[in-house]
Amino acid sequence: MATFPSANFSQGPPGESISDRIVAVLQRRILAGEIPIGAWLRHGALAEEFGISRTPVREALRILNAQGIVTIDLHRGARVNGHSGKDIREIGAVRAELEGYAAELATERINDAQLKRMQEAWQGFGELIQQFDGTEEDQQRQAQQWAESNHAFHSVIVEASGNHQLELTIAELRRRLPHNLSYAAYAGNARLLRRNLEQHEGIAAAIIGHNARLARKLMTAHLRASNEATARWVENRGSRV
Amino acid sequence: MATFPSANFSQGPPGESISDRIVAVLQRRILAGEIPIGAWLRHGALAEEFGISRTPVREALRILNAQGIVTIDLHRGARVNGHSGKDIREIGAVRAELEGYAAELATERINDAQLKRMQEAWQGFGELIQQFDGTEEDQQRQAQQWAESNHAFHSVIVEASGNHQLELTIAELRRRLPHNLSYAAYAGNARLLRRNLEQHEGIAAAIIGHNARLARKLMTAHLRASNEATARWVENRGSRV
DNA sequence: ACGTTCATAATTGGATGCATCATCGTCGCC
DNA sequence: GGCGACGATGATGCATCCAATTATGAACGT
Repeated sequence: MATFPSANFSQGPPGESISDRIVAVLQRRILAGEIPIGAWLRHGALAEEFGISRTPVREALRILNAQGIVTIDLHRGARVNGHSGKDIREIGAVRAELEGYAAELATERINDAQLKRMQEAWQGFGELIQQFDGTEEDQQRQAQQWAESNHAFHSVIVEASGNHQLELTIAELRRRLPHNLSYAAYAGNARLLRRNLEQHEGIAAAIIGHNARLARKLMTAHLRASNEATARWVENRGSRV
Repeated sequence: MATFPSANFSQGPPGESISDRIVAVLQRRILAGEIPIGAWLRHGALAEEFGISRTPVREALRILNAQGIVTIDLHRGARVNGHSGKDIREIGAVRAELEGYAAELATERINDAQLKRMQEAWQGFGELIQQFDGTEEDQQRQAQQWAESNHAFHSVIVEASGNHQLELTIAELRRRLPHNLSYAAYAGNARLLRRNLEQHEGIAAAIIGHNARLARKLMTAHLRASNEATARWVENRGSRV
């Protein structure tokens, strides 16, 4: 592990402060699972790693705290939040409602470019699933690709809703849960993946067919099912904190 | 305007940092409209007012920025965000969906104490509206009371949904819009207020009657209408920024 | 052996200092 | 008179410093 500055963090794109960049880096690491749940985030260590002082690190941790990603105990420090099955179900329920609503809006408002991206996303996913086997590493890599494809599919629909505040709110919800949770739950489970693909197909068909009500219904059901699988996986694996 | 420390901010309830308290104070002031849209929030001035250093003020402003309440321009400072009619419609649409969902859940889960609070809220509102007239100041005061009563009604339903993450998300949305907007739109408009009361009655009746689907539908419609009135008011009064 | 006490180290919270950037008025020049 | 360079001024962003709090661990007594 590098203790010297891992990159030049004291200069970057203009209009962006150092703490903004620290926030982005830590968000990514936590969401990716590089920093495990319950880990302490020390001012000193992070400052040293990035070659900066503790001040912007402190600000970054405050922001992550406001976003619900870490918890700050006064005079003790910041640690990465874990999530119980209950938390995951609650966040997922909210997300299911909002993305369902987004699908409804998107059905009316989606444009050709977005339609194309949507279809590419779930078709890429379909090709991926065809060749679903191989070694453990293959499965890990495929799960990663699945996560990206999945994200692309959902993102384009949310974007196509045309409601920017809705987009922000959903992004906020996504940020509360580490991604590796959901795709870890799916990795190596061909049945779940196939069901997922079928649901995406149904949603895409509803949107293309201009059936807004159906699109909403399917999207909500899809996310509820997907989320329930994740919540169960967390509860069984006992990796909650 | 006091330039000396307005209160003893260097000590307070344990478990809470100074910046947390600054965040709370500024949130309240901005939501109440004490600090107008577009106003600059200066480190030095705030630090002096609260009798603290600039460091916790900076952290507070960064948190408000993350919450979408202020915008920080690098090397220029933080200013209070304004909202266009479009923003208000978008936020309101999201809120209408989520509170509709909350009403649906609440219908199944609300307990007796919460039911009582809910009824008190809209009944208090009803009494208020009976005597709706008087001088301009009276109307202002009544609008203020209406805002509180309104907030109590919605809060108890959201709380009764039993989904804490949903509660957090709705609180987040509420924080994005200054309250004075919505009740300024209603102040002095007896017709709007009466319609509001009727809608609350309908929602309460649906919840009491255990009709979850209806409760949801009415709540969503209620918030959409209410929000549209606010958006129109903002657009006509031209107090957007 | 085990719990308690006290001193020490580690870490955070907040204050202060300093370099950088944006703004604004003035001066000089065309 | 108008326009651009330039320096003063004020504010921010970050680094550094100090105080307050918590964790750690050894010494001690039971």
